[in-house]
Amino acid sequence: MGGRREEILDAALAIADEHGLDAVSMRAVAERVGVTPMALYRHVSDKAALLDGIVGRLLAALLPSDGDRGRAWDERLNALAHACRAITQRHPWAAHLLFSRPAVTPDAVRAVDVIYCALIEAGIPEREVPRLERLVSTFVLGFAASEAAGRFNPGTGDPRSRRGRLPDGDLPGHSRLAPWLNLPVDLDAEFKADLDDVLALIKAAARKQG
Amino acid sequence: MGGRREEILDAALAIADEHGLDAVSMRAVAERVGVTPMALYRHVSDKAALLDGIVGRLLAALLPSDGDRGRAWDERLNALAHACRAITQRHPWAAHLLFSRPAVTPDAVRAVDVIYCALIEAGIPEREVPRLERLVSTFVLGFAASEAAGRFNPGTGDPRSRRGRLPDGDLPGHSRLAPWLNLPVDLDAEFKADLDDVLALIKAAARKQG
DNA sequence: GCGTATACGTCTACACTGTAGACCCATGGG
DNA sequence: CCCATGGGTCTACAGTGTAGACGTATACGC
Repeated sequence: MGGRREEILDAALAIADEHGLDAVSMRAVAERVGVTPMALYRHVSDKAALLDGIVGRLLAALLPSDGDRGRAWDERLNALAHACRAITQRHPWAAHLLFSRPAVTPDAVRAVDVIYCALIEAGIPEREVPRLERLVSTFVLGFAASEAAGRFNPGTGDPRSRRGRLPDGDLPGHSRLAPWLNLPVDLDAEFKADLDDVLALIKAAARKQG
Repeated sequence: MGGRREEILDAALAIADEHGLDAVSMRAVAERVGVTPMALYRHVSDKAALLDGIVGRLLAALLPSDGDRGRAWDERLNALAHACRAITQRHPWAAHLLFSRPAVTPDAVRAVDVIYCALIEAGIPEREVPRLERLVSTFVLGFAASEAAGRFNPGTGDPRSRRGRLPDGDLPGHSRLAPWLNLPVDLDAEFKADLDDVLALIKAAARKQG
């Protein structure tokens, strides 16, 4: 009955969603499961392992794009990217975990494979496929992490992130763009536009040496 | 005499370089400065503020590309990107800090401005400049963070990151690319190639609506 | 000169963290 | 019957960030 492990991961995930990642302590998880903190260690070797477990959960949710098998390669990449962002929107605390944890669970490898196949189908020379896979996954994860951490919304969230109003004389770019700055950004549209650009990049790479 | 604050940041940075970010505790920093833990709070409001302070230090090191003022826009972007990666190579623990901390110190804003100016000079329509700035900074930071966290070198570092050798039947992409996988990646060359592709993306965006 | 305010430092204490180690008990198999 | 094994509990330890009270030395107004 390994169901206890799943129950633990459920609890950890719920706590993270409700009170943030910092609130995920062994004691908190244990209390939620209705058990003593030390009991967790019978099912999870470490706290690190516990965190690995929950990123595993999230990665599993990334895959089930099973209906997409017939679609074109660029649509499949788009779907995967949007799935990834959907996850980090639902679980903002998870973004930086996806980055730091090497995350070589079977599901993660499967996700990478989806990208590999798409790139091959796009006509990328095989030698270049791994590099471009890293490029697009880096961008998608980076976007997701930036959004989750509030890097795209300076001024929102942390109060210390109010721009220090330094003399605009030092900032030719900012003063030139003043009309467009400070108006709200539509991150949905931006992510879509960025993905379009990245897909165009891929197509260009395929043309260069196909 | 605000020199004490700098001394504290120096100590914190040294500890992080020598023993990793987790070793940066208030007590450790205090001991290195030769003072009681609580004395730090006279110069630094929080541990969070202390971390903000050291990312400020790193960002300051990002800027002094003062000799590049005459160069072409793409060379300036390249220089900035390489400077960023150089920092996270020297201080791998800092990569994810650069991501998560909104980091709206004056120096950070100045760095953004450098990118703004380069994009304007590249002929990007002003409306699109902020988006593309976020795109390139996201990619550069993402690459740096991935490299620092070992995401690009599965198998190295954490022992748990040995791929789970799951049946290759499920992984058409991997088995197709087998010859190219598992041979060492030259991340210097990869970063250069990626930047070339991103710059090409920018040039394409400039052409589309210049 | 004196008195006082302010900057800096120390000490103690508190609530928390992850987790090692010993102990306990119920279940199931020889 | 006995014992091993899986799961749970309790205690304890070293370490974390930091609030609050206390001390002291320097600088400044009178």
